[in-house]
Amino acid sequence: MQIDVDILFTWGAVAKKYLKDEIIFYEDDSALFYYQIVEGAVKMFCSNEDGKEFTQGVFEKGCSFGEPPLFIDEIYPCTAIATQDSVVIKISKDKFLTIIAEYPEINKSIMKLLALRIFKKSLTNKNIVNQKPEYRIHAFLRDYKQKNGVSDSEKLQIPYTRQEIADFTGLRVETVIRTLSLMNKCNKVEINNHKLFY
Amino acid sequence: MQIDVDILFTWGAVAKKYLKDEIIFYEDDSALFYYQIVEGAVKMFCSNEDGKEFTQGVFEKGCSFGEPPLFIDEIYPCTAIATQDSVVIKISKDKFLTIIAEYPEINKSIMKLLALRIFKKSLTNKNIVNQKPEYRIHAFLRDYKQKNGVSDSEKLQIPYTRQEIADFTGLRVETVIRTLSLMNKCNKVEINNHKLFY
DNA sequence: CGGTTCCTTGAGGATGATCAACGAGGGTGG
DNA sequence: CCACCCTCGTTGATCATCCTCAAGGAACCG
Repeated sequence: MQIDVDILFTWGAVAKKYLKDEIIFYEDDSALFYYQIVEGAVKMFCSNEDGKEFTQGVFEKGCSFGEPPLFIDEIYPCTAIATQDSVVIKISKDKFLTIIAEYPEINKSIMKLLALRIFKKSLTNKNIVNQKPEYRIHAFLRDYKQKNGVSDSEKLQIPYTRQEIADFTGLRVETVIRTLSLMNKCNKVEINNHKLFY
Repeated sequence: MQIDVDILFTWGAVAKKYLKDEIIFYEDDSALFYYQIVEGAVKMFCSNEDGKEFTQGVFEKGCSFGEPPLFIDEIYPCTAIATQDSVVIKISKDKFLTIIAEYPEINKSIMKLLALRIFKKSLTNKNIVNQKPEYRIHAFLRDYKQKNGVSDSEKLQIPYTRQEIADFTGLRVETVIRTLSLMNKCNKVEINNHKLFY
């Protein structure tokens, strides 16, 4: 949970509903609000000229997203879209910055959040540059599992489609499918009835 | 300039010399100190199993580096190496966190710094996923130019070797060379006597 | 000069992308 | 219950391109 919802509302935040597939903000928009998810899920992604999509992150209930540009007067580097019907709290940049200045605990947690994001993005960079598909997929799965606090030994079903995994790893669907098949043969993943376990 | 040097020393920081090519910390070390460069330059990079290197960032006089893991009790995702003879100020993690809590202005500037790093890394991710070499190199050059506050119209000599550009972009030297030649033909860069201008 | 580092070129091979087609499952409406 | 549609998964063939390996040339420095 990023910022206590009561505090947000006290400072004038409003909750807004977004339907599945509705855009919350576009790449290159200027950043005017702090967003925090009450219900639902949001994906941030950017697409390049040939329409290929890259998923920069997914966010769920309790998470905030799109904060960095607020601090540096920058435009959004990616688009944010609701991947389910969602409720999102918005509060203006100024109020958000004020809250951070007023509440040391919140300040600290935002700092931690940003630090974690950098850490994760460093890893992502590293994994993507290593162009081997298996390596990229492995890193993605490991990260997903860890994010959900599941120990290495337990098997976990991965709730993403092959296309989604492709968008996370910067590969193509077919490559993901073929690589997963190979990984299945080597027992690096488990595929049952098209469902993927790791 | 990140944190005022006097403040750092007041809180017990020490300056340390590193010779060119000396390692400051290794990937997977735990993060115990805040580092800020007084003189010289530092590169952060990670390498994968086949020895290929990826440069996560370069830092110069006045810059700090390796802060994110301090906030989240994480190990370093990359190795830091002095690329020239350098002088670096070190201060313990605890003292650093105390300073941040004590000086709101410093707190703010660190927050901005982290936000900027995320922003940059998002762009890097995006550019690397777009696997076309020309695109990656272009993004790298644009970023370098912008970092140095040079307007789009001015030509700037790029002080990196082809190998270094390769390490920044996750490509191979030969690919960088061939791509730069092509870009030269289309006047997207200028090559004079092996020197690169953009 | 002699050595080192960096740049350059060519040939060949590996591999991920692309294109095209089909299969499988799930939901909906008649 | 069946027919249809839509999304997702899968497979094969072909292509484009970046990597790899090998060699040589250019610049720079003591």
